[in-house]
Amino acid sequence: MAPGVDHRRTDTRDRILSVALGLFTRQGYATTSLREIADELGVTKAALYFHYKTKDDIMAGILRGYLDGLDALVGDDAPDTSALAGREELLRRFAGYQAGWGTNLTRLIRENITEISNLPVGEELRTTHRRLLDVLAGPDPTILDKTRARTALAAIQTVAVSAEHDDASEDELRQAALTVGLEVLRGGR
Amino acid sequence: MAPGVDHRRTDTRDRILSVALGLFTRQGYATTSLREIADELGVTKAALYFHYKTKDDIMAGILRGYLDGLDALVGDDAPDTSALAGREELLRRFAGYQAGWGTNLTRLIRENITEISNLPVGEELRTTHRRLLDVLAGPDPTILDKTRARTALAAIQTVAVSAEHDDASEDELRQAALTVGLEVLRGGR
DNA sequence: GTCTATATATGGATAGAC
DNA sequence: GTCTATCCATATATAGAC
Repeated sequence: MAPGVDHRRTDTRDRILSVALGLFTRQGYATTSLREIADELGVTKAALYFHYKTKDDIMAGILRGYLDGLDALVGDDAPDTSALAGREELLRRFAGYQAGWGTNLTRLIRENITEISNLPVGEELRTTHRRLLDVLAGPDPTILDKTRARTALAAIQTVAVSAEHDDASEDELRQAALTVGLEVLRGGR
Repeated sequence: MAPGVDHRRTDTRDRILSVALGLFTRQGYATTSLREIADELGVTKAALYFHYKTKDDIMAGILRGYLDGLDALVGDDAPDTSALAGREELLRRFAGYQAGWGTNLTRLIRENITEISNLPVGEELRTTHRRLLDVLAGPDPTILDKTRARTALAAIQTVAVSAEHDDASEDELRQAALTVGLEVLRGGR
């Protein structure tokens, strides 16, 4: 990077997403007003509109990066999921990926899925999530296999809730969630 | 019941809850307006206010019955959950209870938990849910035990989502969900 | 019990100055 | 890039007639 550049300069554009993520998660997307976001950021509503065209665009901006990474997870570099070991590896990667994005994002999606579904990015999310589910269920899955895949993902996501209510460290919770997720995936075997 | 009473007379009061449950689930609580509820019911907004004091009261009305039953589930008649068999039985009862209320209610709670938390009934729900979690985790639970309890409940609730996306019958899905839930509860044992 | 009409607040979004 | 001021739509809720 060139000398003389102020590295501490954090784009307002990114700070908006960060503040919005917190508020959307705590209060809900529909309930959170742009005024609240602006206030917490120390600017006015009008300033937000310079960076994002609509409120929906802010939500889309939050989900964009997460979704692209998730797409990559089930993309070409994905492990061979025809065998159980490959599916276990995919679940491990998913757990790591979720950890990287933090619990807020998991809760944001889960607790605002109705509103997200109405956005263009919501359709993408649905598609990618379904693919993840399909590969985790393995080839020619029974209803039981599909339920196990769904539950394995749910196990990983328990962290987003337990992190707030339990006294254990987030790291321990993630470890436990992955263990249970893998147990589920293996099923009766 | 006394003769001459019109048994077909379904109280508007109850029909409001039924219509509201559908709309709140499909569109989200915050996004659904009282006008939409009134329209689908064939009355005006003002009529709703004769039966319920506020919009929040409608939501509370929906949750009331569900919550009382859930309370009973973990109340005095609950099985002895100090042994695994008792906890398995409790999970079976929970699964049956959820089935009785239908998938909409599960989704309503899950996807509007942020807004529900702000209501008085939300605090009750939290408390009861926590008790359910505690008894399912068994005595002196490890982090792993707690995670298994959480995941077992999540397994049961997968039906609310899969019923919309999978092609299997709801009955088959509930059967599978219970099987997986029990597997999770048993854990490594 | 349900209606019409309205009070009142707040939301998202835009125009135009600086 | 951020501000002040404002437009406009829609929301919850109430008053009072029928």
